[in-house]
Amino acid sequence: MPGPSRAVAPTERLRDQVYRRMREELQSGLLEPGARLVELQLAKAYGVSRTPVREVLLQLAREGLLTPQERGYLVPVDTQKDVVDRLEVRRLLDARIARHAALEATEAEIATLRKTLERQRAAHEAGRARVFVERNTEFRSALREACRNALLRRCAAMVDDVFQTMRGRLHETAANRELTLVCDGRILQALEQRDPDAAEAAVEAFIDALLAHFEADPPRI
Amino acid sequence: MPGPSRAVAPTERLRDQVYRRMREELQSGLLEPGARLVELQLAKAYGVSRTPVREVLLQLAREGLLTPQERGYLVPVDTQKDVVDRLEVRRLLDARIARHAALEATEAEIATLRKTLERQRAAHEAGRARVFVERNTEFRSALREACRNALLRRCAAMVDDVFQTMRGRLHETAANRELTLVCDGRILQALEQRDPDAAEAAVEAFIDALLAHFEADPPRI
DNA sequence: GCAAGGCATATTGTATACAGTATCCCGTAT
DNA sequence: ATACGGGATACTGTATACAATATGCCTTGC
Repeated sequence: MPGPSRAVAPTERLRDQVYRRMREELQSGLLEPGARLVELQLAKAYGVSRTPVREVLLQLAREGLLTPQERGYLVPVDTQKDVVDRLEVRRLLDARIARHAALEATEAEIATLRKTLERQRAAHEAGRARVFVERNTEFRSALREACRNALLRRCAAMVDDVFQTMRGRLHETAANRELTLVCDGRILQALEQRDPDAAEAAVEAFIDALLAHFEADPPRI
Repeated sequence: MPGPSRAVAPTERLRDQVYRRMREELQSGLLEPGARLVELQLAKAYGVSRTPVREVLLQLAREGLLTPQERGYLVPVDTQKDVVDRLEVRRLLDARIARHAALEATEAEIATLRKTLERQRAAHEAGRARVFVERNTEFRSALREACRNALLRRCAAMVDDVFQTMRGRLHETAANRELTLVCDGRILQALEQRDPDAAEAAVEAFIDALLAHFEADPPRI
């Protein structure tokens, strides 16, 4: 009886490896905003041919994580307005996602969210900012999965992606991690109570808090 | 003094030509839902090598216009739920776009919208369904351009893309064209009056009408 | 010294070659 | 007849070769 899927990946595609690595490097700032990306340089750096690199660049540009140029791509430089614009879209989409999740999540999905939130809390209390961000990303991903509208999920995922770099910087400070944790707790609570209005409100309150934070203390861009 | 951009494209990239052509064929139904897409077949059909085809397939899959498989891609088959889900997202995003446009559109942009709407009307009165859809797409694109939130624009564009096939079928009947025309008129009117609430309401009313239409008369999928 | 033109170079776009792997069909054995 | 095995085939993933083009530097002329 063959399993529903192979136990181990039959060597992950180079394209996917490069994709993950570039995502990480974009997020960590190793690829600096404003930097110009050249296919052959990246290919040599990653030890692969231009082909997978090229496909990844195309994809990242399509996702808004790179800025396409006449010739090649740039790592985008975010303006203050970009930040606020993203928060506006997140407020719109994530609130709806939360509403769906409150109505549609299975008990198993809620249990997973609970567990992920617990891990987030553990990372926070251990002061491990990097791990916290990872767990938070997992939480958000799990929340999306609990929504049954595929297109909404895709849009929210796209927005989440472009937000990822910022998320790293935001959670460097313990106070911001605390804020995220409390808000995620409220969202989860709303799901547990199957209260869509509360879920939506929790997300909106969270984003509003972030907006207030950014206005009070504009991040160095 | 060199112009801001070259007058003519220095031979459009094959990738872009293939992209446009596949978009058209997906929209027109020439590439039938459920069909399996094979790189070499498409390459031969378009008279190019696998390279540009491959890149286009990757891109279309990323945009949700193709369904990625273990091996290759499928033209997606829409379910009734897909249709309703899309309308939900459009209701959310387009309403916000319209709000922005009411507040942020330049007079020139509003003038363009007026002109495009007039062309739409002309196509409708001439009974040219295909042209109507084209003009309608232009109208919607112009409306998005009047919004200054780049991420919101991108999300809305993505949703619009996956809606495109349906748009063709929807506007085959004169009654539906009439509905679209009236609603677009209301949206434009709201922009002219710089009334964001009215703009938002106009979009929502339009989508609600579409939803009611679909529930009364589920399209053959 | 500065401008214009041309050549070397860097970089992308496209085609093709090659390798690995899943898939399908057919033959054979029970 | 059916199930199993094996080999041909079809297709994708990756590398590389080749062509076209923009870019920048250097030279030369004024």
